[in-house]
This record gives sequence, C-alpha cells and structure tokens, in this order.
Amino acid sequence: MDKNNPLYKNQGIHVLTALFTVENGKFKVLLIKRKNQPYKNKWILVGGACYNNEDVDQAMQREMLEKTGLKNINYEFFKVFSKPDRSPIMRMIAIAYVGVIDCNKVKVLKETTKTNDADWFQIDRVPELGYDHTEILEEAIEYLKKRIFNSHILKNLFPKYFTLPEVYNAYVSILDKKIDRRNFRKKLLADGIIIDTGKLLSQNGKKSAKLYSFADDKLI
Amino acid sequence: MDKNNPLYKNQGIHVLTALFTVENGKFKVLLIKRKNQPYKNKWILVGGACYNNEDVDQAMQREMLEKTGLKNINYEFFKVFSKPDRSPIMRMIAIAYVGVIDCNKVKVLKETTKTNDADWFQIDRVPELGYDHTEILEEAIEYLKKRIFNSHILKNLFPKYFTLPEVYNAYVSILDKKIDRRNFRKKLLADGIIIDTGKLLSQNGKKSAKLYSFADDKLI
DNA sequence: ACAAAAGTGTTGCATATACACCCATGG
DNA sequence: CCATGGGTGTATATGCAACACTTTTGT
Repeated sequence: MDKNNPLYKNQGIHVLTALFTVENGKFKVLLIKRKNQPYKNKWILVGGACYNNEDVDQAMQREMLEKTGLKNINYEFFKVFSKPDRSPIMRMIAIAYVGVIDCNKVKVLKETTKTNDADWFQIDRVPELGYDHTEILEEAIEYLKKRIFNSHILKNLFPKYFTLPEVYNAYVSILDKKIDRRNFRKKLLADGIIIDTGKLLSQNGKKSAKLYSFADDKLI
Repeated sequence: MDKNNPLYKNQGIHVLTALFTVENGKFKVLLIKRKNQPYKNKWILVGGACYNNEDVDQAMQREMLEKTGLKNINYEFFKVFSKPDRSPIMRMIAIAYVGVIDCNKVKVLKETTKTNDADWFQIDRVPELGYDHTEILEEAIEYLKKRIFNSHILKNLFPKYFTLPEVYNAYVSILDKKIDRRNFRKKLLADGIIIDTGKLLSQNGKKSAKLYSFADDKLI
C-alpha cells in the first residue's frame, strides 16, 4: 500500500446522516447551508469527516452530537456513496446514515465555521441540494420506509411515553399513505416494538388515550 | 476539507470479497497468502485498493477480474469495516462484499506481486487470518446465510443448466443444516428463483433429473 | 344529541412448515 | 429384487390484510 500512488492517494472518508423528524404531521429533514465553495449557499445533509481515531459509527455519533447536541441517538447505516467525482475537491467516499429525532428537543446551530444556516425542511419542499445529496436523500427516504416496521429507528422521535395516535400519525406521515389503525396497533404490539404501560392520558374533548413506550431490546 | 489535517489525512478505501464456492459438498472460501509485511505469510480475503477513477462496485468488479479472471459476477456489498487500527500501515476502510462462484471455472493465480499462494479453504478449516479478516469472514458467512433465499447470489455457482439435487446440496452445505426437499423445490419455483427448462439429464444408476436454470430478472 | 377522537376483534387469504411414498435405473 | 437417488402433494399453522362499530368527552 503505497500512500503516494496516484491511483489511490488523497482519499477521504465522510459520514453523513439524513436526519428526519415529524412535526405537526409533517415529515421533515434537517439541512444545513454551506458558507463556502464548493456548493456555496447550497443546502446539504449534515455530516463531516471521519477522524483517524474513530470508526464510522463513532464519527457519526460525534457529528450528531456536534450538530444537534443529542447523544445516543438511534440511527442506521444504509449505503456507501462512492462515485469518483461526487466531490470536486478530492476523492471522498460517503458512509450514509438515517436517523429520526424529535426536532423540539434540539437546538440546531444556525451558524458554524462552515455553515450559515440550518433548518428543517418538509420533504416535499426540499430544494436542490449540493454534492450528490439529492440522490442520497431519496435513497434515505426509501430506506427509512422499508425499515420503519422492523427497527427502533423512530425511538428518538417521541418522549418516553406516547399515545398510539401519535405514533400512528408519524408512520402515516413518513410512509405517506393510509394504514389500518387496528392492524397497526396489533402489529406493533405483537412484534414487541411498543409496550402498553397501563397509564392513561386525559385529553380535553377526547376519550383518554393509553400511554405506550418503546421496548428496550434491539430488533433485527 | 483540508487534505493535510492530521485528524483525517492519509485515509484509504479498500474493497474486499469473501468469495465462496461449494465443491464436492464442501463450503469453501478463497484465501490468498501475503508475501510481505504486515501479516507476512498470513492468509487473507481477496481485495485491493479502490482507485480514484472508479466507485467501490467497479473496484470490486476489477479486483474480481484480476483475482479470478471472471467478469460480471454476482456479488453483494454487506458491510463497512472501519476500526481505526485495522491496518497497521495507514487508516484503511474496507468495503466488504460477498460472492459465490464455481471454483472449477476459475484458475486462481498462485503467485502475484503481493501474494505467494492462493487456495480454497473449507470453512471449518480456515486458519487465523491477517488484519481483521477473521471477523469479516464470520460476518460474510452470516450475511450469505441470510441472503441465500432472497437473491441471485448463487447464480454463478452453477452452469446454465443444473439439477435440483445439485442446488439443494449447495444450500445444505452453505446453511449447514437439513432442509426439506419438497418445500425447498416449492419455494424456489414459487419465488421464481429457478425455472424448469423441461430438459432432462440422464444419469447412471439414477432416475433422470430435471434441468433448471436461474431466472434472469433481479430479486430484491 | 352530536361531533371528534380513541378504543377494540373477526374473517379470509397467503405463506411457511411438517410430513412419506412412488418411480427409474444399474448392479 | 434391492439399493440409490429423484420425483412429487396434502394438511396444518402462522402471518398479513380487509373490514365497522362502540366508548368517552366537551359543546
């Protein structure tokens, strides 16, 4: 392995996350705006370099903490993006993740050394993104839709206790289609994804809703 | 992105494949023996650098061609390995694939500039490998077992036409457990993985066996 | 009383599993 | 005629999808 062989010198490892939330029934993704070239003033997904003293999962946890202030977030690797020319500066491979959090728990930094804006965008109102991030975002959405019933990826979207209608509405927003409420409840309970806590939440003008929590153990 | 920042300079992208075969009912993996330090004379999985003018899939196809002389092989990415110290020479990330071929179609090079031996090893007789390849091989086997019924990954293990007992025995060898022959046939036909060609193969001392072929279209 | 939201069970269909006997051939 | 190996169907269980009415509460 010759570090100076032009065939494979100056390669870089990047990690990035399509970080989603659901707010008021709207499915949204966190984007940041680049301050400098290349893609100056373009919106992109959050991410950064993988440092030499950490593996890619650790790098993503660090980036997540730096970008959102949150620790121990559930997120999942979904694909490697490696087109040779995906970055105009140098050969850069992207290890891409999907995560879902409660945007109200987060204070996103509007300005950093590299960005001059940050915001949650409704999925159907995302502008053209820098780099190959438009493609990455599309694949991230597809991945999330596939995994939503077989993982705890939504665990950080809700507080410890939540009602069934809340989680139901999140699924509908993300999948962008109707789901049968009875089958939905049956499936999440049968698969042990959520647990009936026995508690009730009284709400004005409505029948009280049961409170559930996510199961602790990991799925597939 | 500063190429000289010591936090993330001198990173390298490697691709490697756990290349499997089944020969005489034995599940085997292709290993090569390193000629030089580090891990001199240790056996490792086949792989190499991803060049700057190709994406990781192209790099793997090129490596596969160089290592086995075969083109257009079905193989599947399964995991990124990125522990900081997995290579003692430099920071090296491994994009890992699984592939399955017919070892009799291949003339593996016994000696190259970097290797002084190459051979197919029965899975239960694999020696301790260099780098983190023992761990990668274990995960590759698990991945293959999971994917074997939902992909065409075995397509290159057989000639164009094959009999049901042949493919059945390969599945049994790889999964290392008994499978019901009737359900096996039903499943592969129902899922459209294999197609009955209507041809028959006469064999000595046995009832003639039907000839099947893999379906062309891609699965999941 | 009624509107709005939350609660809940049953049936049919499809998929997966378990299981055993007959047929062709060569020695 | 028997040993070997290849062929095949049925019955049960499980998982998934379709489907509507009742309860609570505030106005």
